[in-house]
Amino acid sequence: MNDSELISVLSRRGIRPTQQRIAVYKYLLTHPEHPSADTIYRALVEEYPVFSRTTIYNSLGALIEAGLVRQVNICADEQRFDATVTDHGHFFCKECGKVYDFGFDSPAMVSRLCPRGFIKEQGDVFFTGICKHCYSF
Amino acid sequence: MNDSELISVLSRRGIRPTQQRIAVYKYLLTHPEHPSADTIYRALVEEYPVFSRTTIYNSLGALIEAGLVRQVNICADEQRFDATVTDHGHFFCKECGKVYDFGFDSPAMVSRLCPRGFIKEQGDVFFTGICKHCYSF
DNA sequence: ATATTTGCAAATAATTTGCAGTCGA
DNA sequence: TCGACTGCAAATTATTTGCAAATAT
Repeated sequence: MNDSELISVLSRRGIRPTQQRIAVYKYLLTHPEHPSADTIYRALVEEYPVFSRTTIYNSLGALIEAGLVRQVNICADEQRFDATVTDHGHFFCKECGKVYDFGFDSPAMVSRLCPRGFIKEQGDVFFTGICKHCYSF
Repeated sequence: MNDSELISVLSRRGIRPTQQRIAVYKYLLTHPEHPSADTIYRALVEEYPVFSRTTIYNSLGALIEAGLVRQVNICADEQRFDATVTDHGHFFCKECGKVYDFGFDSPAMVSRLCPRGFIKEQGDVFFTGICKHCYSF
């Protein structure tokens, strides 16, 4: 996605396409490893020396409100963010600390877990354990 | 579960059954609504005037290590705790803020979602939305 | 033009840490 | 007794807030 496409995406969602929001959204799109607010901040100050932490939080808030970004409660100590908003699972490896995304063979399976009468808006499946690569050792 | 049963449960798990740990564990067992560390603290200082927040965190840590308590990433701003350690789902209602527990029709279903080659230790299914009761209005 | 957004510094809130005193086996 | 546990106060860390200056439509 190039910048003008990003601008129109944000506009269509009803939020002003400021440089900062575009930068944050672009960073999330190109870094699917679920960065924290601080990770995004550190990466973006490099590129745009004037960039504050407040703005990262503001931008993430706006993007979440617009439905373009998801907040994932993966870590106990900090929030992680994800530009993939369709239902998918997360696997957190205790060994290497990485967060892996995985799809579902049948997406309906997850919805079927939701109790009757409850209106599901967002569904998360989250595993903790040892990942494929760390287990090999 | 009475106190002497609790003492033997903690002992068998290899942690010292101190009064504070027993009180915290008992509180979690009798309050399945996933209290936060602060909620537990406020409830327990009433009963045992000398009880510090540090001890809540220490006790929770020990209980988690012993496999008797689970930490649930339900809220963005604080950790919640749960004495049910078997796999089960959580539903967070945006309207009333309550967290509902629910079982799975077939527990194997959740494990089947875990990607091949990854060793699952803990599995969480978490839904956000509107609960049965709030939806009625 | 003007309402929204940014960015700084200070505030808040959850959790952790250092350490002296206490408790449990 | 002795090492593990508690509790206080201070430290740390993620996130939020107030407000003046900058920016987008």
